[in-house]
Amino acid sequence: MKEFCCPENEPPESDLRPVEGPDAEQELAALAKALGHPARVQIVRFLSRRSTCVCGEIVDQLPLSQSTVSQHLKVLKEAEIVQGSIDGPRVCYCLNPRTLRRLRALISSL
Amino acid sequence: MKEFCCPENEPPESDLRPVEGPDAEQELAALAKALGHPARVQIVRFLSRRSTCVCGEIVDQLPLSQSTVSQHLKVLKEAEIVQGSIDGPRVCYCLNPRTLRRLRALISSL
DNA sequence: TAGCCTTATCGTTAAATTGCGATTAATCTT
DNA sequence: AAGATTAATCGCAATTTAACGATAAGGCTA
Repeated sequence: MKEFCCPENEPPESDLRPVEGPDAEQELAALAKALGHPARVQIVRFLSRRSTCVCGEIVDQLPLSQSTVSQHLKVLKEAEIVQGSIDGPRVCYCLNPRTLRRLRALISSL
Repeated sequence: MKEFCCPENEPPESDLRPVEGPDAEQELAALAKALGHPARVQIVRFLSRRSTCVCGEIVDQLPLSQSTVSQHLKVLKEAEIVQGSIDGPRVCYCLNPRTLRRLRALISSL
């Protein structure tokens, strides 16, 4: 199982962006919107449980068609909540810890 | 300015609900969806800055019509992120600290 | 190379969301 | 009681989202 897409053991670099102001509000709205669907929360939780690359198995976890899951993954990727890297014919997905830290910071400041 | 709708100085009661599992995922998705719009994040931030009841002024803060803002407030109320109480002809809004704590807990566990 | 496996994309349909003006409802003021 | 003020609701149009099957694209494997 390749893990090159999972920066799990890197030390967290500091994030100097402000947690308030128009940009931060826009950012929080976009992240929340991406998480605002049960299937996408389930995907994130599944990746969180594994804490490693996951290739393929995501479709099996959800009562949705492959194309629908792919769409949800696209939404999460565009929000940079999830990152995927190609591994032969498969794609490995994992969480983007930087974005999750950012999300926690934005939510905490509410 | 009445403040009976703002339980700001109450000690936080403990929340024993689990942060994982299907119910928690549903809950997080619903909360995230409610926050998944820039106008609604702006409303929450505005209420957060004030940390007290705000009667009416919310419409003035946003470049949206009164009816649209009222709709967004309804979404936030249904998600229990915001609570409103009637004060004569006005309605006082404030954040629901219990829900915000819950949201932070759910996000933190991702 | 020919098929097989995995994932993304396309096209479509149904449903939900967003935004507004107009209206209603409730309360206050005079 | 009459009018003014505030906020919710209604009705509508435009846009976006969600879901699916079908198809395409890319890389293995025999």
